[in-house]
Parts: sequence; C-alpha cells; structure tokens
Amino acid sequence: MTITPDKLLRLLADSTRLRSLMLLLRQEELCVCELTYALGEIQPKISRHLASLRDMQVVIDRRAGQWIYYRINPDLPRWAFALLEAALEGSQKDRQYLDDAKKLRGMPNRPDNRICA
Amino acid sequence: MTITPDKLLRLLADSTRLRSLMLLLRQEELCVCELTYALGEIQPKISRHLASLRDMQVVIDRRAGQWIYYRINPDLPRWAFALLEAALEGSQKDRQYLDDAKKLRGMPNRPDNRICA
DNA sequence: CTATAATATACGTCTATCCATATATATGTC
DNA sequence: GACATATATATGGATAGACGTATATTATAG
Repeated sequence: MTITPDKLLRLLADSTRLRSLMLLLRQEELCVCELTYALGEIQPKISRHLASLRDMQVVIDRRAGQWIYYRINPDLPRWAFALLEAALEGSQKDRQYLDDAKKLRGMPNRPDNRICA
Repeated sequence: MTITPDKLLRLLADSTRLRSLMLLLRQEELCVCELTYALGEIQPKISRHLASLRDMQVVIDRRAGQWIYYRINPDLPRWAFALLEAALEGSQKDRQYLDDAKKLRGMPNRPDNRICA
C-alpha cells in the first residue's frame, strides 16, 4: 500500500514536518542534528516528526555511525513528488523557508564535514 | 497577501475540505447542496468547511437566487493549482474520490437543471 | 567498561479544531 | 404576510495530535 493524498496532506499540515521536507527536497539527505539546527527546534521534537514521516514511508532513514540520515523516499508516487515540489515553489518567497535554508548552509561542523575531515 | 503553502496545506488536511476541492477542481462550480449530496454529509458541516476555505480565499462564492455557488479562486498562485492538481492525480485511484464524483453525477434535480427546466 | 554524543520513545498535559444541534438569515412562492 | 428552501453561524462538548520533559537506546572514544 502506497501513500494516499489525504494521508500525505495530513502529514504536511504540521509546520515542523513541512519545513523538514522542504529542506530534504533539495538536500538529498540530512541527519537529525542538521534539521534540529536548521529549524531551531529541540531534538525530540524533530525525531518525533521524522518518525511519523517514516511510519508513512514519506521518508526513509539509514544509520551511519551515530547519525541517522533521512531522505525523501525515492519510491514515492509521481503525484506526491509533484505535490511536494509545488509546495516548495510556493515556499520560495517564504521567510520561514529561506531562513531555514540559510541556517542550514551556515551550520558549523556538519556531520559529513566532520567525517571527511 | 496571497495564501502560503502552510496555510493551504492546513486546509487540505481535513477530508471534507479536500474532497470538496477535488470535486471543484473539475466541476467549475458547485452549490452547497450539491456538495452536501455528493459527500453525504450534513449541510452545516459542508457550509462550515466552505467558509474556512473562503476565509483563506481558496474558493470564492456567488449567490444565484437561494443557492450559493462555490468555485476555486482563479487567482490562486500557480503553485497552488499545481499542488491541487497533484492531489487530484493521486486521488484518481481513491475509492472515496471516485464515489464522491459518481454520487455527484447521479444527483437528481441538480439546481442548474431545475433552473434550466 | 565507563563516558559522551546522537537519536528515539514514553508520558501526561494542553490546545486547536472538528463535530452535531440549534438557530439565524436570505430568497422565492403563495 | 406566512411558509418553505438554501445557506450560514453560534455554542458547547469531544478528541486528535502537538508539546516539553524525562528516559531509553545505540554507537564511538578512551
């Protein structure tokens, strides 16, 4: 069973989940601490919302050491990607989204950097 | 001020509003009694949800005699239409949507018909 | 085998929002 | 005017779901 519009839209109705997905849509994958930093929210809150996205298979996760990386499920149906992209287009003027993206770019010691260093 | 993705997505998170919009997306306009019939819900419930869509300017209404017709606001931004269309594409396999559309088609004495007769 | 860091989950509370019922408003008919 | 139909709104109760705090889990470092 794949996701339905009503299920997806319910998930997108929460701003923490929406903001996370908007970043993930352009970022390939992000770990919990990156999202926690970018959104300026506490870790359990981010984890909790990512878990609900994972339960509905909107995102998938992989462990890499102590970090867990989330990405948008590449097997989502076409309409779901189209819907997310439309939301992202609408977010391009959105202060909130721009701030989140900027904060992410400016994050010091991002886990991937640490690993590569 | 036009609508933002988070506002629109919150509205779409309710199934009564989502179902109404999915029908409106292909129907030009519908009055309250048509939606009430198609969705099989009580009138105050339909009216209440249409009001919240109207308040956010996702739909517009016009009065024609005792009927009030609702349609999707043609001035919605492009991304909003794209988002709605994506939801509709995802709904094409959805039992709920198919039933609603079928019920609407089979509605006896639709107001427009009555006026034309 | 402790200590620390990253993440996940459990729990009790609180709030937003949905609901049904009742009532108000507006239009058309007689 | 009185009545019927279509629609809107107000109200109080119920509930889903979001919240923060506390704690559990898993991995790495020493």
